[in-house]
Amino acid sequence: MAARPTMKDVARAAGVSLMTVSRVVAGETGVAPQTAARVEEAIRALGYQRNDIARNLRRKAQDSRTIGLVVDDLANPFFSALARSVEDEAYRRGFLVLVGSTNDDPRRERDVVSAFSARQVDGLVLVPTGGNRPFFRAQMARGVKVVCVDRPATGLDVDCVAVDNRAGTATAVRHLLDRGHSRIAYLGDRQEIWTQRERYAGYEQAMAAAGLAVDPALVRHGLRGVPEAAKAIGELMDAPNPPTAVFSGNDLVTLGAVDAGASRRFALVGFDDFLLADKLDPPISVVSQDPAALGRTAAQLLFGRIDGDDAAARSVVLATRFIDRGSGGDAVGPPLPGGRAVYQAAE
Amino acid sequence: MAARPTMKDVARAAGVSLMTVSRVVAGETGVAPQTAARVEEAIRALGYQRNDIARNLRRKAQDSRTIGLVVDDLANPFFSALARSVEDEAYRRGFLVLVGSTNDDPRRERDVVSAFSARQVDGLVLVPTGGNRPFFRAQMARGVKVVCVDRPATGLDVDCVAVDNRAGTATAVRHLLDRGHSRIAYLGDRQEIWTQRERYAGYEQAMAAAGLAVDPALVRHGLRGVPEAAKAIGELMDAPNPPTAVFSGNDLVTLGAVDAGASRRFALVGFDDFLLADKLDPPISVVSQDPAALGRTAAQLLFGRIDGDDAAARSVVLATRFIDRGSGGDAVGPPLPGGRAVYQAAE
DNA sequence: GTGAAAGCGCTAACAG
DNA sequence: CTGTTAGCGCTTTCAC
Repeated sequence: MAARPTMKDVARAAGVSLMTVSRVVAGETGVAPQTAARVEEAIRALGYQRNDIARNLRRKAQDSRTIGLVVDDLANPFFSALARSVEDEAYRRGFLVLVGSTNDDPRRERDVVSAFSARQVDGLVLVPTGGNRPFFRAQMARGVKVVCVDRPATGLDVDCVAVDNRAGTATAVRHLLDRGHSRIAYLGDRQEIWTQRERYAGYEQAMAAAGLAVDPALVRHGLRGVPEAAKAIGELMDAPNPPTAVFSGNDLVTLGAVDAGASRRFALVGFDDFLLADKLDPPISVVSQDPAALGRTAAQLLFGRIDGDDAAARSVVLATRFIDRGSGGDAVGPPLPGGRAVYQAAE
Repeated sequence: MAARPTMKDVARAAGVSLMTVSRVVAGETGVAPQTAARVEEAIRALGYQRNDIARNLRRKAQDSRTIGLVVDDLANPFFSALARSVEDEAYRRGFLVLVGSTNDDPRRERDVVSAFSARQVDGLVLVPTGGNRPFFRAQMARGVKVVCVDRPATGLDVDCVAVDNRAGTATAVRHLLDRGHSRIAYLGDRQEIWTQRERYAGYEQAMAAAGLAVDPALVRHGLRGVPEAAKAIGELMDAPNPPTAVFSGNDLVTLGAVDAGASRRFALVGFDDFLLADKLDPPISVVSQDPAALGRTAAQLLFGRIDGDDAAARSVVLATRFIDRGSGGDAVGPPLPGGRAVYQAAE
């Protein structure tokens, strides 16, 4: 309840001028040890703590030493791992991190970024929704540095850190093709999300390279969350001519497929690794990426920009890794060695 | 690169006084529509955005509309789910959230909270490490509201939201006892963490109630992370007189046990539910708590305090739920119905 | 070494 | 309806 004491209060208590207190608090040299001691004493007695907000208002280098981190959903393990590594990089440099989730809603994204910007953030690590391009351009014109991560903001001239979603997906689909599958379903999240478009493109590309047409009946976009994905898989599998294999476009969709797979059998490969994927029966093969590395790299780029790096926008592509755990199944033939009950094609 | 335009710039551009711009920006009534329009136009032309930091410095209600959220590890799904719900509550009220992870290190906790406080946060949602009590008392004296979540800060007179760890654990251990186990191991994280002490107390209590002595050889504390936990389990099981059942004190330890369980058989019940626990073989029984509810409740309490609620400190205890999925095994007897390979006692 | 004055960008409290 | 003055808590600049 007590009002926070100010430098003025400390100055009065120590019997010196406000300016002397400022110097002591800022750790400047040129204050007599005795005076400094008196000031320190008053600071302790009053419980004074510097107001960094007022400080930054007046300082020449008008930086707030705060960055904003805007992700789709902080509760999603992928984004929280990314967030943690951004936070670590910021902590190392004495920066603070404001966080916000967008839920992939451009309106909320705008709200959040507006508020961050009004708080004078020095920069933004952004997992962009589809919209708000002109708005971001305006922010950048005002001096806010922006780095995109996970997805680029097309049409915005900023640094971006992401993985090669297309190639990663093509590899995974090729893995299914190599095991004899030809009716391969694609299930993904909303196509408005760049990663989802890229992954679908990778799927199309791998199918085309194998001389196979994509059957539109086997493609489902717009799956938000596990239950929706599970339901979609169920419908696909219950339809007349079901797929023998499924490629899932993100971790949540994969989990939905695992859910649906308990009562049905099909080969499954998904984008994004997840905890316990190796402990399932069968263990799930995935295209894995490293969210912590994405966050770390994005933060490093951002701090470089804040420190004055004004080279042309960079695009960093991190590697994906295909992890074959066996759930790719075989379209025809006996169960996998080891006798495990694989999500295996029925025909 | 361009300096951010200020109200002064807008005033000049619109040919009005600074005060008129202030009124328009604040959305106050009592400005002639024509004048307002001229100002709006200037704002648009210059890309002006209000500096909320300068604003808060002068406003009567000296609130920054920012709270700090301090957790053990933002990358941990438990804390990230909690964080998301805190953020949602803040967003609804137009508050911003600064985040920081402590890694359970009091020094980092202090660093982070200091920096938050210097930024004039109105309040703190805190998953406290063991230390820094006097420091927090000083913060509160300065008017920073504090609410603890997941763990209380003993000796600090603040609101706290947590679950009944002791009772939840006792229930789980009783479940193992009921199924005939008597050599039940306890594996947990560092005892400096309140939840871990409580859970161990629940274990002791349930054992004592069953008239069983705790065998110190079956107790391991201080397990940080999955690999350490897996290693500890391995050692326990390879020792002369191994346990037939394991209680694990948090999600990471449970995952370590699952890892170790692939090559060994023992009953297992853990604190904290986790994704895919129901999809493992056997499905893992757990004491579950709701991190989102913890975060939401803590945030609501905090905003109540910020809004002036000065009632005595409240302690909210949320329910845990024991979810029996079968991994409790039977100390003696046939595999569980359904023929699943249960982590079952060997003897 | 120390202090007085000015001002960062904004709003409160008054005038007109 | 609009403008002037003062000042939030601090740092800059320039005196002494």
